[in-house]
Amino acid sequence: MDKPELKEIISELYPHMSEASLDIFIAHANYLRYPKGTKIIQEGQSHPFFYLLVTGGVKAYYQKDDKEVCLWFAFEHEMIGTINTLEGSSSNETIELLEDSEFIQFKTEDIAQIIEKDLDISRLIILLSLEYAGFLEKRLYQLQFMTSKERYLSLLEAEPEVLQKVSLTDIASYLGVSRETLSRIRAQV
Amino acid sequence: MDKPELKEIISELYPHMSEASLDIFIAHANYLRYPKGTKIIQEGQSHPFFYLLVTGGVKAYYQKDDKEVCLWFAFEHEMIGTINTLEGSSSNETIELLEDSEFIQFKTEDIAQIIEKDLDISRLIILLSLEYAGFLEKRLYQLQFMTSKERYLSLLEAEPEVLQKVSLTDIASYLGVSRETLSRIRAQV
DNA sequence: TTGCTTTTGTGACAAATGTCAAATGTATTG
DNA sequence: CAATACATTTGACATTTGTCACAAAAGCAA
Repeated sequence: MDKPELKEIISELYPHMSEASLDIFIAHANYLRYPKGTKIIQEGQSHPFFYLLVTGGVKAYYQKDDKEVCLWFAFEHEMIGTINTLEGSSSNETIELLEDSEFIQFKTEDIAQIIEKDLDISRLIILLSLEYAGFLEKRLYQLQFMTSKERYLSLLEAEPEVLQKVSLTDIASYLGVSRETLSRIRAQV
Repeated sequence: MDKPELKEIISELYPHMSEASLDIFIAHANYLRYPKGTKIIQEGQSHPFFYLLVTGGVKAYYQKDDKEVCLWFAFEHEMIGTINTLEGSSSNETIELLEDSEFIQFKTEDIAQIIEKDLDISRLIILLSLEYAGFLEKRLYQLQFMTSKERYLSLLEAEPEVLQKVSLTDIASYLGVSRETLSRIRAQV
């Protein structure tokens, strides 16, 4: 993947950015490619990077004993990372590739310095943070308010492609129910 | 409440801000005071403001039929608002005063313009967004991962003062259980 | 294909939680 | 203080969900 192509992807995702800001941003980017199963961020590790997922897919989860609880999934052209890594402390989630994937990696520290100087990029970071907070608010609402069946139907309607790309085991933990319960919900529908 | 006092509160909360940025910020602030029970943001309304809660307390909740589900509580010297109002669209939560409270109100639009010009304030907004996202991540983790008893104990340990300030009915909905279940959990402890 | 592993689905039962109704406790107001 | 409203607790029972065990289906490598 060469830099012009990367520029296109980013400016498509965030159209308000100026050419100059895009250039600054891209100057700090690295292209990476990893196979399915790779863990790009490990629970408990400090990891001062965040990523633009170019192709492929990932899942983020907490681990406890031998169980995983999925927090989110991401696919082509999504920005990923964890709040904690943005703040510099260690992550409490693991991010693992669902399939072979390509990334653009940014060093958090570089970006922090850029924020100091470039308003355009500040706006992008604000946009991303608010987008992420909006996503979390929605998830929280679903977990507190909806029954497990409603949550499943809601996922099915809002992001049917996720059902094709992610195992039911992972989706069950994402929805906050056991595999078996999800299986029974699906049998009803 | 006069402006010098407000300046102190903000600079205590966000020590990195320069005098100049504080002044800009405060120039756009309004002092308000409302009685217990007032709803400063109503579900479904567009509400282009956010607030610094100076004294008192509030709860934020979704409403469905005749039930409320609490999302968060806030008290003295906390910043409050909703993502949706920051983005300009209508809110889907209600914010109601738990007691007589004093606020500093900021107009979202003003602040959006300030962000364009003042990097210091951009950083503050980024800080606030990340802080809020961190809070939501923690809540999500608790709801997906912990039993209701663990969630109650976690609240008791992390924010025991909330138990004094908020009704058990509201705390139950915040924890995602019925009043009765919370009552039984408390009987065990 | 065969054999092996992983994923998904089902049944039976136990545990947790919700719901409804009633009792008790606590504030508030005249 | 009494009277009333509101908040909390408790009991009985229905419903949901989790857990364990195992069966069926799908994916994968030799």
